[in-house]
Amino acid sequence: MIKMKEIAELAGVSISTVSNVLNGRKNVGQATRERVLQICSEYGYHPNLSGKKAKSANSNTIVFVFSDFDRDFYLKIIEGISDCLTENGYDLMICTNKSAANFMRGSLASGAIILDGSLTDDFLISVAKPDFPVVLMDRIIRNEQAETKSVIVDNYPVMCEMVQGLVDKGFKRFGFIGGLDFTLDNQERYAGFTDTLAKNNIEFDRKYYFHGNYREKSGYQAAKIMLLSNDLPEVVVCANDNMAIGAIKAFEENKIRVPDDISVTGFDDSVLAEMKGLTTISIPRYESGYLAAKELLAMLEGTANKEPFKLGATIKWRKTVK
Amino acid sequence: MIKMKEIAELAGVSISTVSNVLNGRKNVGQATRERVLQICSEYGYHPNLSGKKAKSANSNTIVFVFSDFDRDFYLKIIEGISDCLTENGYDLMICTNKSAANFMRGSLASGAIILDGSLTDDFLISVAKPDFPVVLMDRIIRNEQAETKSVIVDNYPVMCEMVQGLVDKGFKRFGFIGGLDFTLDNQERYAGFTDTLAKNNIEFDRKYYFHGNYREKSGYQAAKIMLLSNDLPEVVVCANDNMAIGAIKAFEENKIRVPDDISVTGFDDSVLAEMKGLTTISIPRYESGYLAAKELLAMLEGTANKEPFKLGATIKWRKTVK
DNA sequence: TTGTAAGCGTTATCAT
DNA sequence: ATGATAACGCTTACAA
Repeated sequence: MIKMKEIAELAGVSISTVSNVLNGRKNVGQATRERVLQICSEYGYHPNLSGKKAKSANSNTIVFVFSDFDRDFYLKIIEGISDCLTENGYDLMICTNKSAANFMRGSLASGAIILDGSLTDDFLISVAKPDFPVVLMDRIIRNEQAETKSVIVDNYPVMCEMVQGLVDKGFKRFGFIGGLDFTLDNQERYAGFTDTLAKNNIEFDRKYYFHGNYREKSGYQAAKIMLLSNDLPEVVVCANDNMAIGAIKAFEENKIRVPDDISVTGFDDSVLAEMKGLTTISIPRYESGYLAAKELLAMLEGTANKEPFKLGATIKWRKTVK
Repeated sequence: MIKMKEIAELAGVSISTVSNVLNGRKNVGQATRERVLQICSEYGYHPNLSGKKAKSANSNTIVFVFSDFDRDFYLKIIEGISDCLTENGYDLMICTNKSAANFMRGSLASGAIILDGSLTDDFLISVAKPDFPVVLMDRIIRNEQAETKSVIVDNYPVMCEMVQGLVDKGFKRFGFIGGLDFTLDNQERYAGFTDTLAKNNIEFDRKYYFHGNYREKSGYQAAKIMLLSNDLPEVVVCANDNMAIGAIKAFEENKIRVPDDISVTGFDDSVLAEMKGLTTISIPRYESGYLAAKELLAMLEGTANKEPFKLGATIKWRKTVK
């Protein structure tokens, strides 16, 4: 690893001249500039980022934290983030929750985008400062001190719309398989569900609420439990696709046909949902990543409000609903 | 961001004492140690990694580079890498090809794992030095100077085994949809295919080789072309699942039933393959990531040979083969 | 246009 | 047991 000092010696100039050349400052003679550049490429010089950052806290790198390896749409989100950052001259560095604290606190990056439930609110509040803004995806932290901004799916209205659609189709007996109770997503989705039923004077007995954890298996198990009772609902609304797919599997194993005997809906529009023909709600993943990055850059420039940004979603009616 | 200097002042000790406490050195009095630790947690001190690295080039972080956002098995590989590194006290930092040069050359990391076709051999050779070893996944670079090690799927024997299986089932007229010609994977898979046919005295007319690029669409198009001729093969062996799925789609659109009229096989065992009941070859993803990380750590310790590490794969006979 | 020197937040050596 | 002090590789006033 050749360093600036050696380049300077080879070029017969001072270290600061090399630095000036490399940073494109104009106070360098044409001849010197070319000579330095020539030597740099000849010897394969590349700046040591640690040295750089040690001095000018301005790192131009953003960290993205995730950790649930089961959600296949991470890649699309990352692609959106990556594109936006690249367009703006920033580097993206991705890590899992395990290294998050190190990278977020070590001043290697200038901001972070979080799509992870395992980092605590307290931790996030402690790192999200004006000089290290944080964008939260699918999550909201209400704290005046913390420099956070949320980018979330606007679950409520689209869930209302879908449930209203189901009501209009004539469904009366509903079941609901929920995700993790404490997540914002689940709360809003469930609220849209119950509110719409209430509005239509359809009673929802809480015994038809089944607790899941967003994984396929939990949907499968919820459906298994449902099957034990003698009165299945006419339609099961699930808080995400994975659970819907699990539920369908359980029904089919028990000779309950979807949608003939029971209808099922999901949320997310994952690859599998499309494949299975699952009625669900489609979220703009790439766009959400792009937007999250854009908001973060705005925060870095001080031009951003802290109101949650709500992403619209759209219903995909497919064949799992009669 | 409070720094060591301020902690030192608050504790009424010198900066070096704080450093000693933080790095668990034993040359510090019990009372001092406790006082310093207390103040650190009280003021939320966290070391600045740039400062750290500026001094002691030993970073304990590994970078993983990928960039094809269409391959759904990245996450499993990352999980494997992440687990191995975490167990060994390393941090994982993931990036796409766009930032790869920065992170690999900036001395932020001590080694890299590459799963990306867009980084050139030349680039990789230029960074892979004894003090910055590189593990390549699904790719081999033969260069004595470069400190690289490959972790690859042992395509050949398993492909032979599968094709032999097909021959044993009585298939005689084969088609092959290849991936990108220059990739090692494609070359080995195709070699296993032709060699096995030759061994069984089955002639393979090169006109039944179709060029694809590993994407679903290219498989679809290859099948479309096949359909134009009047003699379809009895079985189409594809270099990966995506293309196999595309081909199946094309066949079904043209009322050619799989497997009744034509059999199809893939390679990878992706989520979709399982879903579609595609006969394919399963690669141990999590394990391959774990192993790649393990090999990298071994290189870092100087205990590793440079022979490619070959991962075994297994056939999954499913319903797309008659 | 170019160079000198101070400083970034750490670690490590060597006195004390 | 503790503290000066140099050093890491770079940037940036400021001086020449």
